[in-house]
Amino acid sequence: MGSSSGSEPRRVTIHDVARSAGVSRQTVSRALNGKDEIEVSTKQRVLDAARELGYRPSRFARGLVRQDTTTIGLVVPDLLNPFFTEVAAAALEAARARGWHVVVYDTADRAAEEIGTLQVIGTQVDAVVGYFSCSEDELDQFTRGMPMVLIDREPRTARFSAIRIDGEEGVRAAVAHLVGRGHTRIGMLDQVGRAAPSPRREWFTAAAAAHGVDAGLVAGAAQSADGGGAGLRALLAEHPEVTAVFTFNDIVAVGALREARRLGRSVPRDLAVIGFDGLALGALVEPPLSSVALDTRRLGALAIDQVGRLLTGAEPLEAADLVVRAELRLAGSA
Amino acid sequence: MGSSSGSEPRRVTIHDVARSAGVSRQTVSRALNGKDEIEVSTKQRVLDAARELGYRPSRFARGLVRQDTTTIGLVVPDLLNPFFTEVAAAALEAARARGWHVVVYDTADRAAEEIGTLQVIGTQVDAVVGYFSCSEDELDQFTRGMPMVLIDREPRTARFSAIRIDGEEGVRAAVAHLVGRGHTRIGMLDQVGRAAPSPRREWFTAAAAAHGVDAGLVAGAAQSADGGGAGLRALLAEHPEVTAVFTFNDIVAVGALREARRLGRSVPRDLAVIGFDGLALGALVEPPLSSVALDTRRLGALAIDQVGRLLTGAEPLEAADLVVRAELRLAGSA
DNA sequence: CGCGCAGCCGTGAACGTTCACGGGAGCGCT
DNA sequence: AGCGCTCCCGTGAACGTTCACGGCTGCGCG
Repeated sequence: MGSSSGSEPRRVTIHDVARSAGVSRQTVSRALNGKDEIEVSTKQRVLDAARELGYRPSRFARGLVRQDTTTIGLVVPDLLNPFFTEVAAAALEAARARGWHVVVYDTADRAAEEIGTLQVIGTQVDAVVGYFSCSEDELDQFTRGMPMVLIDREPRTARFSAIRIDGEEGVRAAVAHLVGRGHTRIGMLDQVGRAAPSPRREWFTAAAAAHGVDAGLVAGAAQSADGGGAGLRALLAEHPEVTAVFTFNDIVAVGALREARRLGRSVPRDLAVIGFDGLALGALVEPPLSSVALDTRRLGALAIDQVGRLLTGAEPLEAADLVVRAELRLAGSA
Repeated sequence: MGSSSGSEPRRVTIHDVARSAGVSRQTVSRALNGKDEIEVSTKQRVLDAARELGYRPSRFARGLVRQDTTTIGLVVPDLLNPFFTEVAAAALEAARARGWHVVVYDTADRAAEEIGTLQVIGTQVDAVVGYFSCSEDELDQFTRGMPMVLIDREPRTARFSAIRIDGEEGVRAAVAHLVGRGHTRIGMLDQVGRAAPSPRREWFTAAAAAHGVDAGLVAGAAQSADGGGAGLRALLAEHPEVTAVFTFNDIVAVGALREARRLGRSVPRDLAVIGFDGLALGALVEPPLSSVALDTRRLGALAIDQVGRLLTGAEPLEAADLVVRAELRLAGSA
């Protein structure tokens, strides 16, 4: 019962078209791929036959014989986070410029999803670029010999290439700016749930130390606006003296901004806020968000460029060139 | 001259692994794919040999013989617009649940890119879902017989399936709400640059007429926050009496919100704003954005579901089921 | 002893396309 | 007439993998 109609309807192949048009496979191939060495009338006849039969070439058969289609996998923790969206958009654009295809995977910020993803991805793409939090061993195990470019992560081995995000100077400038405005109690909303302290935290700590202010006013925050709000609440509960806050990223900062408003704290008068990432979103909120800004466009393009070099066997970029530096961009919030 | 090392290093095939391990192709295949009918020690030997040689199976050869890997193409006008990002994320998730792969293409909101995209996509995916503005003829010409699901577009022929966005009721509720608050001069910021008036504009016109208010207070706006700002400025310049505005989408609304602030108009006291889409972004701005909200998650899932049915030959969903209804969600801005 | 069976492995074939090559028809020229 | 060239077109082979089948061993059992 039901509606599926009996035996599988065998795929329409190039043979069928050839037979229908009364020519050979090769002639069909010529017609379809726009080669010459074919008469116009013949070409038209083949094209008509192909349309008639609803023929579409098998990408597998084609890919098998010509090695020219490359597909790269892009893995992001959360597409709904605008930062990753910006990076993805940049990567997409860079890939399109090279005629490559990009399949996107969202790991929902869970390490388990990462290896699950790698498992299926491993056999479906020619190279991988993206964000990973799982161990290098796991990473290697499921990508065996595939070119890989990690973003915002320092690999221990030469097995992986990586794009480094360097915010040291930018964060120092941010802290300097806050200190210059008279702030001495500067808090931070750091990423929560990671084992090691984040590099951004370390940059903050170093910068605070350099300016002689306390670097211990830290609370954790989940990677979301709500997380930022909750984080700010927690931070202020524990350290009411805080007058300025640096956040792990802009999403968290925007949440903090909103929470400050709810708490009746005027920004930047009662509380200065500086985020990290420099998202376009920052210009939409009130007051506009100051941020240690990253060139996401360059980040995505760089990743694609490097993965391309690994793929084609060209000279890969040096680690020194694989860096995206963040710089302070001031707006109304600090 | 340069660094590329002479002749192409022939690909490592299953034969090489077989020879190296002293077994047959089939045994290698068994080992790699985790089938049984193979001795443990043999399996290990094969696995070692494979790793040793850096072997990775060809997805083309594999795909050719087993028909089980399906890839669908997702085409969006602008990944940086959070609305499309939300849809994309939902589609990605739905596809992953089925074990399908999704390659994403960004057409940069240009019709020329659309057919360029279709051209390359046509031979690389099994089905397409997405947003298109080009003609159905062009659409058909480059997708010839491929299952297609169009989003937010009413196809004239049965060649295409489509997900309809129905905001009629939601927009009517929005206008009703504004009228109930005493607004009689309600403007709209419509999409600009399209030939025909947008359905959202028509819903607005009908709703305004139903409530006996002028529906002619309309200005165009580009699809961005800046566009929304400029649009509001233009609208108020021409119709200073406007006290409320409905926008084509939330991005435009957020831009209008910002512009209102700059113009010294307090929202919602001096100017009420209601957007369309119901983005998460709306909750981040001040005041929070009222919006005729769409369930983007359902939208993406629905599209994938339908394309899956077309692909597998299952009973496709009726047009009546392929609808996402928008409903008014009130917040602070109106 | 012979038979059957389970466990392990190998051999052709097939998937659908493009590439390299070869061949026939038609035409112009010597 | 004969040669050569251009224009079309077709034939085997190859791409790298899995599937279907068949074969060989060794063991248990009647």
